[in-house]
Amino acid sequence: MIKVRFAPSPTGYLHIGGARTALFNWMYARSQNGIFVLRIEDTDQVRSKDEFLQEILDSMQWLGLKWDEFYKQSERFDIYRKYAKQLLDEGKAYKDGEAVILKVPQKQVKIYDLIRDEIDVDTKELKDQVLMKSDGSPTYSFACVVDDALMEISHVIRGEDHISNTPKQIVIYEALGFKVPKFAHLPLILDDERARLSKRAGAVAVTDYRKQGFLSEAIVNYLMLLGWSPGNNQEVVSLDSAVKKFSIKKVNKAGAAFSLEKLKWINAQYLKQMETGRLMELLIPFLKERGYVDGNVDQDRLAQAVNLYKGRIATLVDFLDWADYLFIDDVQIIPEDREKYLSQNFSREFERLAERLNQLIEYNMKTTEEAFRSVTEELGLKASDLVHPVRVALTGKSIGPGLFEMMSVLGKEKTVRRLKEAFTTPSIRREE
RNA sequence: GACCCCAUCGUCUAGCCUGGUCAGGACAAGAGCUUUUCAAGCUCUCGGCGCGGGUUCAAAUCCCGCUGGGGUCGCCA
Repeated sequence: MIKVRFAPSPTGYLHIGGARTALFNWMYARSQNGIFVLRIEDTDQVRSKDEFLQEILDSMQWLGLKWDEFYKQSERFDIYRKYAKQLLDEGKAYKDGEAVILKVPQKQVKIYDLIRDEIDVDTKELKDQVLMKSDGSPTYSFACVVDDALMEISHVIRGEDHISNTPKQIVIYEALGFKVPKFAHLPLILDDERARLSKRAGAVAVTDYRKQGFLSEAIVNYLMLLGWSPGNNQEVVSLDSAVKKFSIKKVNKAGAAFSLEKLKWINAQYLKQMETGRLMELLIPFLKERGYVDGNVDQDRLAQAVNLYKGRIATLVDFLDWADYLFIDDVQIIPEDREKYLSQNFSREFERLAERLNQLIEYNMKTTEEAFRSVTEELGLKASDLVHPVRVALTGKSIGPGLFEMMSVLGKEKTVRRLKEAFTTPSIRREE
């Protein structure tokens, strides 16, 4: 029976590297019909915080990585104490004050690693290992080994940074008479400078990406591509189909640099394919937080707005930024765009267009375009002469979807008002 | 520094195990198309097997060395 575990320490938020480790463990378990254990390594009572634990559980769930078994090391101190005593009684460990220290025998140890094959290490490089600290709590390696053995973990899948403490742990397994599991050390996720990903490189917590409007599917998809490939030149892959193809042996050995650009691209792919209704649900909390909508959301209008931008946003937050003009009363015009498109006074043309639009009985994409074209023709202008200034006046931006689609979603009343007010003092704020 | 791991376009990777198909794809970049804008879409282009030795008829692929990068050296996890 295959059994794996993800063992985060609640001393910080779940970060992107941890999430990838969890994901590979989870995929391996699912692909082998095995069991996925979540074990909280909270032996450091000072640094462990409940807030972080909650956040880790929340992020795991958000990512869709459900666990089959759950443990907390802080509830298992008696067990570690028992095994420490056993080693003491057997003379394999000794005391230094209150601490219990393992005598490390000199020998060659072999790590069997699914990704890197065999790794040989001479334990003469190792000092005797502290198992129980003076304060009565177990060290990481000791608790880890005892738990992995007792929980019958068959494969320890973790970051490459753990390779060097694997020999120490093997020595502990052997002292305890436990079966040594197989290992798989994943390549590390690196930053732009090819150093270990750290806070300095920007967002590193899963929560941060969530707040920035990334989808869990996209994050999971991107993370699985770091060090592994589903083959057939596929990149946008669902977790389900990835599980079917997953092989731990096909995981790369070299570290992989994290690319925010590519994550954004994948996120955009998911956003494009997403059903409008679901996208609306995801967007509503963001819209509320920014005060763009209140309790009762106009579903039809929101659906129109979402469809307008669905194909061109990379994150949920992008939607708020691009479509803000649909939700607020006063458009904020980007200064450079005002300079470029509204420095010429179009008040006469805008007024005429506003009047024409205001007379429309049916106000939609088609009728606004007809009205627009007839006005420009009467004025002896090309449509494009007025398209850009109007777009800026209505949305505050020089780029966006088709003008008439936007006018239609914006609605007659706001469109007309913004056209009429475009050349009046922008500092005057109005009540709706 | 010691020990360990690693090495294909700028980045993520396929190919390596079981040597022989112009080293394939994606992101980014550049060019063009579309056009009412582009941050969307489509098309094209640019760009890589770190170096040196072997083995072989033949090496990205196997072996050795070098160089380079990373990780670990806590009573943190």
